[in-house]
Amino acid sequence: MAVPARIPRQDSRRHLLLDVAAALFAARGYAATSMRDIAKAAGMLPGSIYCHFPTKAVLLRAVYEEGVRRIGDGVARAVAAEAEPWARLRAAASAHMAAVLDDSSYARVVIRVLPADAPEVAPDLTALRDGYEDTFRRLIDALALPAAADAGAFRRLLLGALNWSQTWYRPGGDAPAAIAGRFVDLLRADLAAGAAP
Amino acid sequence: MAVPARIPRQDSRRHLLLDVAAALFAARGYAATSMRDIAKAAGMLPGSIYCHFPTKAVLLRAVYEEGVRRIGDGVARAVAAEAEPWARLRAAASAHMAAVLDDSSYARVVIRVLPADAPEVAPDLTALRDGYEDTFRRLIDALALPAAADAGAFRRLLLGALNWSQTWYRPGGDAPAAIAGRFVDLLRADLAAGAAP
DNA sequence: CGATTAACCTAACGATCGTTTGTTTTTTCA
DNA sequence: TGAAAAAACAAACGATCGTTAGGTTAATCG
Repeated sequence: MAVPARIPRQDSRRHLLLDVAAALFAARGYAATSMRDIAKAAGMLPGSIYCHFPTKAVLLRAVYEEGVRRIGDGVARAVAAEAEPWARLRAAASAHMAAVLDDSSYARVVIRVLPADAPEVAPDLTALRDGYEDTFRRLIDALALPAAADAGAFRRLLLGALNWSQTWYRPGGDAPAAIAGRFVDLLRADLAAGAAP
Repeated sequence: MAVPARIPRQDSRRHLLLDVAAALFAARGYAATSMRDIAKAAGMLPGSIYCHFPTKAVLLRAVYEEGVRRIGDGVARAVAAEAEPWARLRAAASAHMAAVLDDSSYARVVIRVLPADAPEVAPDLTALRDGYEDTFRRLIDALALPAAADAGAFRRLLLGALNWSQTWYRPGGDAPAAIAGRFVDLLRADLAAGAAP
């Protein structure tokens, strides 16, 4: 390969922009956050954002990518510490919930902002989400569920409950990781006992 | 009481406004739907909406009220046809999911639009949601779950999974009611077998 | 039928939106 | 150090936002 082309001189402001955009998108939603809000929170003028991102939708996509990466990293780290399939799923669910409720605004944006909110990048956002969900698909396949159980329904049940927590969760009660663990436990004894009528 | 005060002469347009607002809020979200969009879809001019609703937020609240009412009615009707507690919960989950995915835009708005999206009426929207969730609280209390099971976690697990379905569901696959029934079944055998380690 | 009033239209207010253009400042690198 | 380029500022573009004021139409009721 030729020369590394070009290294950005200093991307601290770009990182700052991503941080404040993530915080605002997570708190107010995509449409309700203006470029001026983001600029003000970053201590720059609205037009300056366009030195780093060509459009608001592309900025959202960058936040989304970072959010999916952070959730995925947290889950991968938690899963690596466990060997037994149910323990791995439990660890993954706890890490997912901690990421979405505790860790960073980036992760919250992935849950709060729907792909349809930014039509220009909707396919990108959907692909990012789907790619991450494959992690859970593999974890659930490893459980060797009874044949009567629908692995797809199981995955959507668990992930839906985890993601929806953003709607009702308020800090101060049980820790997110504990709530997620309880969710997995509620699903666990169940399947060992055989399918429904 | 005195005279019935005043009866609106003809509320067909008001109903029409609610219908198109529900459809647009459900499809694009609250912030991304403008009063001009709603007016155009209803065949009137933007200013005319204010003959029926003083602000956009109050219009959203009216849609929300109707949405909660519709979901609640569907669930109540489904529950009344069953006697056994698990069958009643299953019927309720199926009716909830059908309302949210099939029946009307009103129900979809209740799931899609967060109270925080309209700060002026956020407490009202939250109260409407919470009031409806009491229905599920009672249904789950009637199950007589094992002491080790957390009824609150159970409710949030199930309702979260049902509501999040709006994110991934696409028409053409299994019917919403069937998906919801499968969710309840996944939770059912479980609890009969006792709690997790 | 005539008076009342809600429903709707017409037209626009001021604010804010995402974005652009042109210039100036700051950083990088030879 | 001096040239090149990225980053940020300054100022505004046209479009759209929620909402309002005032006039017109149409339905209601004594």
